[in-house]
This record gives sequence, C-alpha cells and structure tokens, in this order.
Amino acid sequence: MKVKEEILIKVGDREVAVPKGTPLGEVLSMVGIDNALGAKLGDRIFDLQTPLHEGGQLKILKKGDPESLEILRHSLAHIMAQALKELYGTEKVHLGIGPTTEDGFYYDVEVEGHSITEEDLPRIEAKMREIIEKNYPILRREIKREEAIDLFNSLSEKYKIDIIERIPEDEPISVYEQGDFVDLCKGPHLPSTGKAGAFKLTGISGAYWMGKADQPQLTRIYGLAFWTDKELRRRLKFYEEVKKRDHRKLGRELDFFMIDEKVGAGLVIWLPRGSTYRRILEDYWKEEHLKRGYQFVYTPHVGKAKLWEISGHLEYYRENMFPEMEMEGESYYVKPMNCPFHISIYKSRVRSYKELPLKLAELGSVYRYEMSGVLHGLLRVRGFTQDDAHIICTPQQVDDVIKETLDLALAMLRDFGFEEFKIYVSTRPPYAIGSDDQWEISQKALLKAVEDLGYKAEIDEGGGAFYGPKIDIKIKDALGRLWQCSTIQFDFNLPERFDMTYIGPDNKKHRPYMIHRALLGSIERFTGILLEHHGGLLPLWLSPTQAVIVPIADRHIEYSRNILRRLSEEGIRAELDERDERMNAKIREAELMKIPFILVVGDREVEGGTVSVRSKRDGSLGSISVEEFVELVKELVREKK
RNA sequence: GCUGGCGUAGCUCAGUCGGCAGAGCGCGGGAUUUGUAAUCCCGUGGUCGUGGGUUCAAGUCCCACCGCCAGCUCCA
Repeated sequence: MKVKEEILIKVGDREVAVPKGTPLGEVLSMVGIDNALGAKLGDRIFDLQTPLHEGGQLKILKKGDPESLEILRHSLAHIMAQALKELYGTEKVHLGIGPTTEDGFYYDVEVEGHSITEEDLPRIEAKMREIIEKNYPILRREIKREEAIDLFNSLSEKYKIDIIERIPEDEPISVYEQGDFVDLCKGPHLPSTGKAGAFKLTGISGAYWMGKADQPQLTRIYGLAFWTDKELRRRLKFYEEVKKRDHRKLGRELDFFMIDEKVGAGLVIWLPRGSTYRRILEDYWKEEHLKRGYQFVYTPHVGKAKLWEISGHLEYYRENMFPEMEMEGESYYVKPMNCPFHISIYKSRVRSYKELPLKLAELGSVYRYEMSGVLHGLLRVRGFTQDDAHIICTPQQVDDVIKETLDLALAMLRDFGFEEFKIYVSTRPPYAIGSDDQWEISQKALLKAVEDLGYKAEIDEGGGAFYGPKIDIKIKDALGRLWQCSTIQFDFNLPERFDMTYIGPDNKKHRPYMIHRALLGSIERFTGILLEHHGGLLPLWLSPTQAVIVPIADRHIEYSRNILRRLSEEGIRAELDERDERMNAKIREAELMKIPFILVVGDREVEGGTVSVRSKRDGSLGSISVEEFVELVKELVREKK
C-alpha cells in the first residue's frame, strides 16, 4: 500500500505534519482550536471540511474576523438559493453563480414561469430565516465529474453543467449540501445554516450568463451580509448617505445643471449657478496651466472622415462615435477625442527640438455614443468637456514632463479638497505597438514620477493600452469611494500614423513622444464627484454665491446695498435678498442652497457698520465689521478652503 | 443595447374596483416690517411622458416608442 504523502501545517508557532488531504477542521482540533470557522492559506480561504493538499502557514478565521465574512456570505448565497428552490420549485429554479461582493453576496438565477421582482424579496428573506432557524448542517462532498453531471442534470441545473464543463480535468469537483439542497461549489462555507449572521436582500437586476451579451440574461438578487445587526445597519446608513449626496439630487436643488429629454439623453445643460462654478473652475484650470507653460488652443467639434481614418478612430472606435454626417459629398464626424486636432496644430509647421516640450491644452468638448442604459447624471454622459492636453517632447524630456504633469494633477485635486489618492501604473500588454525602447523609457518615467512625488504605484501588469503605458489617479471621496479622474497616457500610435517629426540638433528628423493627459477627466464627471464629495457644500472659492445679505426690515436695504457694492468691489460673489419675506424664510432658503455665508443686517449692524455673520460650516460668527468679513473671505479663498 | 421597475402641476408626491384630476411647496397679487431654518389671506398652475388600441367610459387595462431608476456590459 502506498504511504500517504505528508504536508507540514503551521498554526501560529505550532507545526503539525498531517497526511495530504486532511480536512482543515481535523488539523485545527489537533492543535486544540475549536472555535474557528475556517482559515486562510496563501490567498485561499478554506472552511473546516475542505481537505488541505498543500502545507504552509494558516491564518485562523473566527467569527467576526473581516475575512471570515467571505465564508458567511458564501453560505448566505446558498441559503438564498435554497429558499428560492423551496419557494418556486426545485426544477423551476436554475442557478447560475452566487459569489460574494464587497459587502454581501448575490446569486444569478433563472426562475421558470415567474419573474422575480422587488416585492418577492421579503418572502425570500423570510424563507431564508426559516432555513437558518432549522440549522441544517452544511456538508461538503467531492464527487466525480460524471456523477456531478448526472446529479445536476437530474436537478435541471443547466448552468451548473456549463460550469462543470469548464472545470479543468485535474481539479476536484465539490458540492455542498444543506437539507435537501445541493449546490456545485468550491466553498468556503459555514458548518451549518444556523451560524449565519445579519443579512438583507437589497435589490435585483439582470445579468448576462458568463457576462456575455449573447448569453441568456438571469436575474441577479443582491444581499448585504455581516456578522452583526449593528454592522448591517451601519452599511445601510452608508447607502442612505450616498443617496443623500447624489449629485443628481444636489444638481437640481442647487440649480447647477439639468438634463432635458427634449434636448437628449446624456446631454448636460449647465444652469446659471452651475455655470458660475464652472467658469471659476475653468479660470483656475487655465491659470494653473499657464504657470506651467501650456498653450491654449481651440479646435472644431467636427472633422472630415479622412482625419478619423488616419487617426484610426473609424477603424477602432467607431461604435463609440456619433454617426456620420454628409455634406457636399464629404462625410464628417463629431469628435470623440481632441487628439487629431492637436496633432494638426503640431504639424502645421516644421518643429525644432528647441520648441519642445510643446504643451497644447484645450477644454475640449467631445461627444461619444454611450448605450442608453449606462447614462448616469453627470458621471456618464454623451457630450462632455475634457480638460485635455497633448504634450509633445523628446525622449530626454520624458522624465521631467511626466513628473510635472503628475505633480500638477495632484496639486489641482488637492485644491478641490481631495486628500487621498491611489496611483496606478499600467504596463505593456501582450499585443502592443511601439519599440521596446519606447516602452522601457516611458514605463520608467511613469514609475519614477510616482516615486519622486512620494507615492507608491499600484502596478497593473499588462493593463496598458496597445499604444502606450499610462498613469491613472483615483481619488478617494468623503465616503471612501474611489473615482478615476486623471489619466496620463503615452501614445506611440498617433505620432506614427500622422508622421509627426521634429528636427533635432543633428539636423535630422526624429519621432517625438506624445503624451495625452486629462487631469480632472471631464468637467462633467469631475463636478458630479465633487458635489458628492462635499455633499453639495463646495469649498468657498468654488461656490457660485459666497454670501447672501439678509436685511431684517426694509429700512436696512440701503445699508445692505452698500455692503453688496463693497463685497462686489472685492470680487466676492454676494447677493442681496430684497424680497418681501421674513428674515427667517430668507435664512432658511440660503441654508438650503448651501450658501457659505449669510450676512444678517438690522438696526445694530447699521449703527455699528457691521454684519452679523452666519457660516454654513461653523455656525454663528457674531457681528464683525464689513472689512473684517472681506478679509475672512479673501483668506479662505486664497487657501482654497 | 439587455433584464426588471418607474413616468400625474416647475418640484416632492397622493389618486381605491376603469366612472368629474388632488395636496404641500413653488409662482402671481395683497396684507405684514419682523433678530438667525417656512407670516397670513386670495389666486394660479395639467395634452396624467408620446403615439396607437380595448371600452359607453382610460391617469388606471393592452401594444409600440421616448425618458428616468437599479444593475449587466462599457467608460472620461
């Protein structure tokens, strides 16, 4: 008889040698651990029943450990599947996949003869609680491929058969059973259904089988899951906060923007107040770029087909472009990108190395066809303005150019109140154009810039575009969500396609490097993120109205007008509320509009030449002189607070 | 684009079984002159998303389209 191979398992500082294939639970009881739910070995989480085939250091997972949630959520997905089968009939419910998510789980299912709606969720939840109540043991079993196919055929689980067929021949096939429910699953799972924690089904949606549009669409049922009710409630509260800060709601409440279905889906109309904010943002953006040697250009919104042919957009980007327009026998396209125009500017004359790096910047409005289902407020639209620029430089300049650009991006994002960033560098994908040298030089420049600025780059190996590597900056907002804004991208493709050259010191033609970059991304998306980040209360320097003057009675209006004049002279955006309303109503409205300062003016103020200042952020600041207020505002604006 | 849900006054929303289209806010007029989040009175406001159909009768039932929402997929 063959002696079973042994593996060495480390738990804390203890070591045990066990036969290969010993279940985790047995190993743990050997070392006297009886309250674990599972353990992490390498990257994989094992439950107690899963046999270990490799040795290594175990990280014990107990109830309450963040990583043990994985086990809980997996099991809740099964419990939900069991509930569905009991409610709608085993043979009617076809299960897809049921993985865990960041804060819960989902299961993709097809229910014959019934389309599940939100209204069904309470029933499903109740059934799930019943299953938890019954505390079925959850049993793991490894079975042969043929047996698995027979089993799931008999259960009319067509999608499970599909999965089995994709499992490599040498991998074991495991199933988990609880009561009379059985599911194909790798695990990990709880020892029994009664161990499940707090959960709530939150919604449903459609999802394609295997994520492919040509496959049938299943119903995805989402749930949240945590060990305790408290954590679950905290998560629900977070979603409430997200809802409250929704930029679409804020955009309407603050009169920032609108989207009119008569105009078209995904086409944003900026209202006066939003436009004031945008003007300030754009002025700031231009100033920051001027300081760094950018030159501004304006380019058309449409271009001839030939241009898009040379750029390759018609070949590779057509499905994202608005359709062709014909005129005088020529066809034109609305621009989805600004690059070809900036390249035209570059190529308008012979360029010397002495004028490089050339930095051409434009707040360029582009139009892209997006599927109707993906449009979302300001975050996903069909017409938007990129804060775009193309930097054309020599290979020697690449390091400095990248560093300066990354620095500019971070400095601007900080001025808007973002503090935390994640920086991703994406490197050469398997299929790529450009020479090894080009990739080498540019990837190094990207990594060096990130490092020099004191950040650690997350490397997305092979994640670059075929035409060059890139840096993406993701910003963390006040709720901890990550958003991608800045992108700094090398392009080895367009300089070739457009045959861009410069004359070097050797009096010969050379191919320049081109960097495409957008730092805020698009004004629209950035504004959406900014509104949500600040919950609508924008930093003072960006507020369309910085102060509202509220006279208590008509006799204070004249004095109020003087104040308004004085503030306007200082460039402070102030308004005077002269309406025949009570002071309280005016204050309320200004508060709802999230105006940073309310200046109440009555007899006392007129007499003392002061204003009574009420700050949105800090509450009452008492009565101060008008000049003091001017200084306060100027100081805050200067500091971008 | 796909799946599911939704679309009623400028906004938020009610409208039962198919039987006269409603409220609050807003907006207009008037009264009121007030000390830190809604003064009172009167008035105004609708092709019930659009177009068809069923019916004596459609906001309500059916079909198509448009738009919105949650996702899938995709992305600045």
